[in-house]
Amino acid sequence: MSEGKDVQHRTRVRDVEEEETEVDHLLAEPRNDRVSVDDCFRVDNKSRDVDISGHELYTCEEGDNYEKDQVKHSDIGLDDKRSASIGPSAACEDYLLDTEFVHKDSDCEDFSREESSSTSSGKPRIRNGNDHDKLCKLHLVSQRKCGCQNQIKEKTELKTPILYTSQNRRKLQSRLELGSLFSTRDMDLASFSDFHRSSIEVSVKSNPRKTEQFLSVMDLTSFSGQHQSSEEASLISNPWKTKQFSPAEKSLVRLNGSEQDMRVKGSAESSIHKRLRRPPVRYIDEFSGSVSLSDEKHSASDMFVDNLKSSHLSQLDSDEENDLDEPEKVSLAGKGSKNCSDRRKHQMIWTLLEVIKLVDGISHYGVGRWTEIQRLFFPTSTYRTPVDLRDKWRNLLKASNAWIQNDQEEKDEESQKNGHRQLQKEILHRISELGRLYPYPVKRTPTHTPKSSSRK
DNA sequence: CTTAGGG
DNA sequence: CCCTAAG
Repeated sequence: MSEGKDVQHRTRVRDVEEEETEVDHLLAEPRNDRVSVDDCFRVDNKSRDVDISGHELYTCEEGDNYEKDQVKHSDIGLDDKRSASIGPSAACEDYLLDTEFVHKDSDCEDFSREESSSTSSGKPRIRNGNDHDKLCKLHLVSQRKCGCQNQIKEKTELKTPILYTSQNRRKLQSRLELGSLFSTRDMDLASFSDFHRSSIEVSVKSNPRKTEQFLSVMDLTSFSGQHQSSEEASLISNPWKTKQFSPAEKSLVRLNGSEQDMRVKGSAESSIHKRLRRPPVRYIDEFSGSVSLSDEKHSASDMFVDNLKSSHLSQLDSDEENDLDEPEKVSLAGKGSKNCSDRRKHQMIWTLLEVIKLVDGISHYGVGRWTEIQRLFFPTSTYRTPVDLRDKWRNLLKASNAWIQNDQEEKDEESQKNGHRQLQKEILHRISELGRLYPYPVKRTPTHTPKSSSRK
């Protein structure tokens, strides 16, 4: 039975993929194609946030060069050219910064440059002109003997990606000790799970302070599907558990909370869950009640977890879609839950991406042509009928008006504290603008200005 | 069938 | 989200 379910999931997932590719050009969503595993490591330095349109808002203390360009994207507006890509270079650099012994002009610089120019096939390169001193220094830090021959050897080895095998273990370790730990893209990610044990050891040696954080990050993100621990399952079903974790993944949680998708390109799976938005209460109830982290897949919650996993697996290849729309794959209406009123039976959460799609559609077609919008922007989704779109738009308008009337910032903080999802200014303004243009009670009276579009 | 409007 | 009436 699990087979049939699986098939079903796949088809649904495929649908979604199809949809995503179809609306590819229309989406006003960030395409962080290049976000890789490495990014999860860099987060702990910067507190990164993402507004609704997916723009990264950095609040970094140190003036980092590479972030300037990305910050700019927040100013562009809602154009579709927002490939605010974050390169692994950042991660590398951060780590190196943390590990005290590397300076800005070290090997990492090459990484970043390389990354910015090439998409995924960028092979890390170490600058040849590395002076001996630096390497010696590295060796010193990593408590290794400084043998010059070894260094040269390592230097050459660093140029080529190393697949993790038992034979290569030593190479990798030495690389790690050289501070290139976080350029994990060098190695086959499928072998990373095995690898990370040793890497942890190594990093303990090289920098105990940092390792604490690193370990917790690793706990959160087991990179191999074989290593899908029960913990991860629980994380997926109830991501808020992460809040109990230690400082390192606070930022990670924040990242997820901002619906930022981390994707490992080319690797089979990255099991970093995306959406941290708190599901409606009744879902939480369901999950907390029945999730036993066992193999049983009878309850709706288990189905949910399973769905998430499979969706993660198969979605990793498509480089589109930053914000996974779980509700598009999961029918959460399994149980006739609680004392919920009869309607809202099949309520599925509108994701950020969907909202953006909707807004795009409206700005494209105008209000009222819901069918068209649905056809163009929600092609393969069986749910999200034109009526749903209209309803959602109605709600959005209401909400945006309310939000704009009240103080934005205040609300923002408040709702973030409460864990509510907050539509950020950009889309908010867009909504209100459209609302002004097409007031919801469609009053297309040319003679009189619509009253409902009361100025804020 | 699509949309508007109310619940 | 559901239901219904109106075009």
